[in-house]
Amino acid sequence: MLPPDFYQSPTLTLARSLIGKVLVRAHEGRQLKGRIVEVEAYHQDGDRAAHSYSGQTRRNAVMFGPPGFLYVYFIYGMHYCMNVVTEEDGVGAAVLIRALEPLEGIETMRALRGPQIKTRDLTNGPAKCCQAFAIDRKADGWPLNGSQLFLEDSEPLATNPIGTSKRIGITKSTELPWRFYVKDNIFVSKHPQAIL
DNA sequence: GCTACGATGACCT
DNA sequence: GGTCATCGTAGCA
Repeated sequence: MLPPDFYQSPTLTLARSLIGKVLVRAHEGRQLKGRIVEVEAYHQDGDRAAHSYSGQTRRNAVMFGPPGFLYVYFIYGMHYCMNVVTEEDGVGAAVLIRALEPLEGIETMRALRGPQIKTRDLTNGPAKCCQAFAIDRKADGWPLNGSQLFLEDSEPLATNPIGTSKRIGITKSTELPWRFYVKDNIFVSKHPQAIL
């Protein structure tokens, strides 16, 4: 199966539309907020880097469920990463949240990440986002419009257009231009060659 | 049952 | 630039 069309796939459209949205986490009586500034798309069709590429398992089951839910997985023996499920029931696809711009609850994020962590290092990476937002295995399957986690409507990006590049940290299907980020935003995790 | 490895991050030079 | 901590998962026997 070939990868889906770049401009018509719901997953790729949603990946781009998530850029600039504000993620809100209610944690122990406080609100944590961060603007999404970097994401990557993963899809069962033609994307050998996707966890869903080889079919449904217990770990990736949420990816194959309905859209609008959180898929959280454990990686490298110590980190969690969070994704937004993007396609209809039965299709395994999701968007990885790779970086956030901290907006509110920064001291709580620092308490979760480490007291000496600089603000710009709190959430500039997928596992950092999970740690700063207190997201772990328990959040696998959470709705994205629930009481503990939701997306807030936000102003469209005034300046800073969206950049596109290859994805980071994978060894398969590396050619797919499925990473999206806010150009010139200091909270973006890394800066590979821009494509568009 | 066994084993290789990964959608990472922290720390070092 | 490089090293490595650490373990769940998937694939295979």
